[in-house]
Amino acid sequence: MNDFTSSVADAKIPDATVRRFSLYLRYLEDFERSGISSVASGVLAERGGTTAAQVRKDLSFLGSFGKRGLGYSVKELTGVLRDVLGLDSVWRVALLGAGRIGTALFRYEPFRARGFHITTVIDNDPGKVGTRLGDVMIRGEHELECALREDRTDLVIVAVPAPVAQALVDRVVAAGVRAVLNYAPAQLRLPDDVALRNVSMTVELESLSHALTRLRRCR
Amino acid sequence: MNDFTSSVADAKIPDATVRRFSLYLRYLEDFERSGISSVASGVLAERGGTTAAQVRKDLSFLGSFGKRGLGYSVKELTGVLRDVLGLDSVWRVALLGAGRIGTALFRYEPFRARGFHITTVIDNDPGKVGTRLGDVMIRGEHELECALREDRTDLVIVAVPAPVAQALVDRVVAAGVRAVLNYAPAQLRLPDDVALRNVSMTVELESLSHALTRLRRCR
DNA sequence: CACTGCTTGTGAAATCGTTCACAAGTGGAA
DNA sequence: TTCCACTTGTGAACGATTTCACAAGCAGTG
Repeated sequence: MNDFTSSVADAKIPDATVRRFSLYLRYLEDFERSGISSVASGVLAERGGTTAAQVRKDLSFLGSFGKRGLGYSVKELTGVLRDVLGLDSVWRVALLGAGRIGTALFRYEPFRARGFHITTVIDNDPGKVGTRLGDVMIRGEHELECALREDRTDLVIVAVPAPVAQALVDRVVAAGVRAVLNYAPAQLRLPDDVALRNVSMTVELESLSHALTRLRRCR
Repeated sequence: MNDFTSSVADAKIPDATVRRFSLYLRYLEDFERSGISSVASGVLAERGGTTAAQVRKDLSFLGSFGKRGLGYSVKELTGVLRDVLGLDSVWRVALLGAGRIGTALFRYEPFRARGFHITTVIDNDPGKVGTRLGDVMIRGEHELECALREDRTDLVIVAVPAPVAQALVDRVVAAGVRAVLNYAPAQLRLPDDVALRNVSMTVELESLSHALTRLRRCR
């Protein structure tokens, strides 16, 4: 762990920790903008809704470069987190589905700001194919493989209806893409060496609804 | 646990389990449509990407009403899950922010189908106030409390820029709302008796980016 | 230097969630 | 009835994550 050769840890980092890294980074960027140069675990914890011990444990996966008595250098920590999250590369993203969700995702600026460039948009509606979404031409489903290769796509965002999703993703994987962000309400099956994250619009809402119901019943 | 008085468990159910309930319910509704009347844990597991033991353990939080040798009644299980997830009530939802994300969420049909009715839309852009989003009139920020009360809002979806979010949510909580679904990239502070779920568009993407980086470095 | 106040890094303990393994229940067939 | 194939429900083992507790390190002061 006390690896001084490079900034990035090689060991497996728990998923929960990686997700918190995203949050920490957000706060650190705020701090950087405010001109704060150093930050203690307790401060980050308060901002992120966890505990100081949690923050320190998380950061310890990256090596130990905090200064005892002082905290962490905002600048250094920002750099390390960007590095470990892979935010220094530009990732080439293909968006499958230019419906409501797809369009909203396409227009969501923070993606681009973080280095995720949507260079391909695919939709199977003939009325949409050939039109533009922002600066990207919408291409038909049959051009999928071709488009992925041409644009050297790293990552695919799935925003098509559930029934179509699996078939499309199979083709995407066959074309060599190794990361999928799935917004379709379907459980996708993929090989182990492909990274998958599911985002379900309804799951969070329903978990809230469950919490509300419990609150109601208690009083 | 072996509570035969009613269908709903009173004990605290792990959050991870509740989220899986949403998924199980989705699959069960598929099965129901296909006319399948009974389902074994293994089948649900395969569909949902977990294990049979996990499914049974999850469902055991709701009591035990599977039939050994047969599995679970699709109809009964659907009912129990809908009940525990609170999907039999209609929830009155207010949407804060009618920007890109807000609009996409408003138009997302599965919400309505699940009993989440967006009855209030608030935005502080004077150009939007007074116009309609679907069948709902967009109201100004100053009308917030008034609107929440009039519409007897149960739940609020926050889709405003991060800097505004906390102040708005404070008012929402003061007005008596007990559940918040937050799409703003900000960590909200709320009292303990208010349920909060954060959805971050970038966190999942960044966790994928991390995974991709790791994959890259390994070969 | 010694002392003080503050903060990290980290083993160890505690907590939480998942998987295992198997007794017990079910329906159907003989 | 007995046997068989199947499946649930659940204690116990396991594994992962979070929290605790504290030694060790740093900067500033006298």
